[in-house]
Amino acid sequence: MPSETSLSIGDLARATDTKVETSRWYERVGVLAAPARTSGNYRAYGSEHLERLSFVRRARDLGFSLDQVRDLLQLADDRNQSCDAVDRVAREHLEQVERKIADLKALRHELRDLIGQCCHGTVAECRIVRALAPDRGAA
Amino acid sequence: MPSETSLSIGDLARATDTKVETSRWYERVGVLAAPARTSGNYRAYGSEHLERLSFVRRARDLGFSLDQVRDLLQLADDRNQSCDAVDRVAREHLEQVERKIADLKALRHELRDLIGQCCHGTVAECRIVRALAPDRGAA
DNA sequence: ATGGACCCTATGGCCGCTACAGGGTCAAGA
DNA sequence: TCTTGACCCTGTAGCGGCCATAGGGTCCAT
Repeated sequence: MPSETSLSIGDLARATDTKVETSRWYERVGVLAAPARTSGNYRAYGSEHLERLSFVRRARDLGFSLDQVRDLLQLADDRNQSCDAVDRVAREHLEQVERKIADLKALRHELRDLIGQCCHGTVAECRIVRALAPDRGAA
Repeated sequence: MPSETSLSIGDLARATDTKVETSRWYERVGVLAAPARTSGNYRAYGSEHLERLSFVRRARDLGFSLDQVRDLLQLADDRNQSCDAVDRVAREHLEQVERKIADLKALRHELRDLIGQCCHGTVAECRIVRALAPDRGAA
């Protein structure tokens, strides 16, 4: 009984805070199913698309890659299986995030060192410039 | 008096731990000057290129964008000017890094919450999946 | 009938490379 | 001298994840 809401791509965009082009892109790369078309060839989305796109956006906001999102969607569709696989994807992503944080902290440390050495003279004697050119390096 | 070392692009690559294609790319986008050519049209780099490329690589390792690297190079070349401008570029970058760290920490927090809720049942009742689909949301 | 808001497809751009394909060059060994 | 193989050249396409055009078509209100 399709008393379904029919949403244009613009409606969908507003409802999910997504650009119109992004929905089309998601359709192309297979994270959002191609919807029915109107007689004028407009995309006509139903509530299932709205849910789907919201899911995708939320996952993207959480930093999951589109590949991971595809995995999560597939997993989420198989309602009877154990959610351990979902948990695994999330944990894997958490690990990536943690690695990135660690990397950035190391970076921050180096940058702070660098900046701390700047004595505000001329470039010729600038420690930052020297530190970047490794032969006249840290010596 | 050019008793200069003449390096092939491969030599340069080995010396700076850079891919051959990357040097060519840097030349295209103007962070590495086009070197002289041999009779066989091979690139012949001098020590100035080696220094330059090392600088670029080090700056990139520190997460500076190519635009920022271009700025730094230009600043580093004008040896008489105050190095405040260099300092500014570095500080700006440090701020970007700090913002990114903060964002990733917030993300980590959300992910940890999410994962903590997984009760290892079936997908149908998986909290992670529910949290991602915002209508049946956190309620 | 007309205007303007919307929609369509196709294509190119962003960043910072990387990886081909399809050639040319060069030095060492047989 | 010829051949092999390592190197080099240019040009183009691809990655992820979209965003922004160009050049059209559609729909609805006036």
